[in-house]
Amino acid sequence: MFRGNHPARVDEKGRLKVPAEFKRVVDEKYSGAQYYITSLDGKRAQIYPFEEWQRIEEKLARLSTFNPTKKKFLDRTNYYGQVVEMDNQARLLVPSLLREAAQLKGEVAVVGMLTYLEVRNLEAYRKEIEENAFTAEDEATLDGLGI
Amino acid sequence: MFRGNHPARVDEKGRLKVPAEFKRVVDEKYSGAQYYITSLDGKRAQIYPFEEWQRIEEKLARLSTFNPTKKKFLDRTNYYGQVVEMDNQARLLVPSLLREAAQLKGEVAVVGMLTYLEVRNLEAYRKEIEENAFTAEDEATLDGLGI
DNA sequence: CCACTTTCAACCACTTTGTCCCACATCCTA
DNA sequence: TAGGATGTGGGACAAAGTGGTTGAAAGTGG
Repeated sequence: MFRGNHPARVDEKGRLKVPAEFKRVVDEKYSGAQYYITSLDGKRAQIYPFEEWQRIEEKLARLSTFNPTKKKFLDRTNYYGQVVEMDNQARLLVPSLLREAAQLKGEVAVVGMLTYLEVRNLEAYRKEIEENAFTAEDEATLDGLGI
Repeated sequence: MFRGNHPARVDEKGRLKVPAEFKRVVDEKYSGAQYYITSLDGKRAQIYPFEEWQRIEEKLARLSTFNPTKKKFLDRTNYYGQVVEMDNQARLLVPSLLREAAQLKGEVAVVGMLTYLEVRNLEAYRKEIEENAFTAEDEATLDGLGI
């Protein structure tokens, strides 16, 4: 499982170094070196080990082609998405459309979301945390879920 | 399977360069170098490896000649449709009717839809994504479906 | 049915891009 | 402080992408 926040850099060529900690998880948990990198909101990249992405595809496949939410989801993930491979230095190429939309150059945060990773612009992430406090309402919701 | 978005260009002659990644999939998964290129909505081109298109044809053939949806479907796909071949540079000619209707010149997005490809005007696609954000409501819908 | 025109597919050659790999820098641990 | 692990940069070369020319075929009109 991917957990926590590890700073990393996206270099001039658009390559993201996957922090060693996450690399280790990948090596022991997933077979291939393939990833699906995409974004739903255009503000953060999502990196799925390919097997995890396929799991999502399978669930989607059960929905009708004409389900509007599915269409919207696919339109968006397809726009930013690409299958990528890791090089020997544990780097992977972030598609340029996504790099621009989510402002992923230089310092970024690579965040573990249990089954996938997220890559975010550090500044934007910090701001969101500051301006978007966890409310009593949110706590109540978690409480309701027994967490 | 075709996945993700690989930007490409349609040149002055109306030739679309199929991105290398998709070319690779075609080479290993499909026998012929033939494609059926068409469009249902006139806003985006669909490119089917010929074998995939035949699969659709067979399903259609089973329907009555008088099935109104079948007629409509064929009317539309026939309007834009053509069988095309790839040249040695992995390019294929987009029929001019379709090029004009879907504004396919210059920068386009070639998008993998698993069994076929879609070609869209990049600018129009970008706008659609930007103006059509994924809402909390949409997320709730997916959540409800267990995705 | 022939001759002229136009179109288009195939090929060639050049340019650009991206991938892979090497080597160095930095950090952390022992 | 030494040595391994992690992270960074950049260059070389192969792959991908582009544009243009030519010859054959299809289309058109007389």
